Amino acid sequence: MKDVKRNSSAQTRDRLLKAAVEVFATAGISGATTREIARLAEVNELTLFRHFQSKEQLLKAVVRHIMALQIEALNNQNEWTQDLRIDLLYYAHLYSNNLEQHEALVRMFIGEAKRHPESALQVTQEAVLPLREKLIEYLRNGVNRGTVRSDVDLAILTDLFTGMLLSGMLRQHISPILLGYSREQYIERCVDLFVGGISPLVANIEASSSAKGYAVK
Amino acid sequence: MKDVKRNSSAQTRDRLLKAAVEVFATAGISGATTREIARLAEVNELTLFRHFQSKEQLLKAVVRHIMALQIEALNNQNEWTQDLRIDLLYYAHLYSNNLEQHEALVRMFIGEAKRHPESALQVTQEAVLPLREKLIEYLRNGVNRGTVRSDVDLAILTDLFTGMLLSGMLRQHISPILLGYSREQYIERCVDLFVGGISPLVANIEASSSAKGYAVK
DNA sequence: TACTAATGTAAGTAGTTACTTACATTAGTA
DNA sequence: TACTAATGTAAGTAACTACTTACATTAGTA
Repeated sequence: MKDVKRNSSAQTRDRLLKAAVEVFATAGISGATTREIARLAEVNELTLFRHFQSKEQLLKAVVRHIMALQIEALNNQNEWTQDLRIDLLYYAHLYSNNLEQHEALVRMFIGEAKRHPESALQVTQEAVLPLREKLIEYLRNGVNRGTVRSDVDLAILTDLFTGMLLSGMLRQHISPILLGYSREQYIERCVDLFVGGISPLVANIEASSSAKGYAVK
Repeated sequence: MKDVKRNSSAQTRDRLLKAAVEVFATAGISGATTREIARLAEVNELTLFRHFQSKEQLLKAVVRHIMALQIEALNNQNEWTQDLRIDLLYYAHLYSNNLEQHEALVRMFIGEAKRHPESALQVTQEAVLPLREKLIEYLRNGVNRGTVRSDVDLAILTDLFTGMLLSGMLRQHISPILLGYSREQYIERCVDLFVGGISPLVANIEASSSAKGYAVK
């Protein structure tokens, strides 16, 4: 059959995609060149155009590719302990690590979201919203169980939470000395603030003041 | 004297800077062309190179230029009412409006911060850190007056707060329908969460439960 | 052995880019 | 009037860009 040849074709396609991710991430969309991508993939530039008809289509394929990886990573996900602080801390680390791992790409998409709205929409719908839905669901569960306030919009809350983590990552190019704290401290304080802000107030006092010794003035 | 001529020179320089801001913001750094900038400034491309020796130097001048404007806007700033919620809501609106006004530039700098570290550092030191210091100072004052918890790092808190606002702006290219809330709701919930998380707990109960009717389970 | 799918080589096209050189024009100034 | 600073015009350079055409090579397959 032609399986072996098809397989080799798929391999070069994969190498091209991997290289494209790298180049797009480090050079930006308009800065990335097909020459450089082909060079990095160790294939002829012509082969690039035979696999993807144009740079634009290559970009689309790249987005699909990393989204597929992302979704895969999403699916072997965590079980919750139902302890709000522990669960959110775990989620925060998972989320932050994910962001840092794809920092260059995240930066690129933020920078070019307005210039490439289709790609941005693709990323949003395939990566941002599904992950968001998971956290919303968890919080909704918390509302039912009485560990989360019932008077707040869970979508906003989720976005506030992940927003703190995202901007934390974006700020990391600034030296910790200039910032005055470490990455770990930031994440912990983020969870603290969030838990403190969404817990029903009575439970809040009990949990926080006993467990973490908050000063009650 | 030559003042008139110098003045005209300064005017074209200014037109070039304004045009450059526009083009850099909409096309990105590598996407921006000297041709387009000159065209938009309605001067000859050669004039651009006579004022700024290269595209790189033009970019530096652009950064300095917008930072100067930013700092100016910073200086005619607000008086605080010393009511935490009111003050922070005011600050949040001010900050968000500022971000939205310069959305394209903010996106560009986030996207290219790693590729142009000097420019990024310049932006950080001249725009981000000074504004941050103002809020830290306010919160420190709150700690002394007993309206803000004393056991939390104010630098982290400030960055968490502005981080929520920044990411809120970045998410605005997603339609409000997809998100499920409005810009205004987001800002208000942001302040709510923050105030709830940083207030001393007793004061928190009094203020929030009476003023906003939070359900206490 | 004859065929075929995937890749490579080489050369080139047409457009764009940052930046330059040589010379002309305009408008204030001494 | 003679001078000068700022800008303009025109033409061009050298490098790079996405993308193409025509032909050759390799390695599995029937």
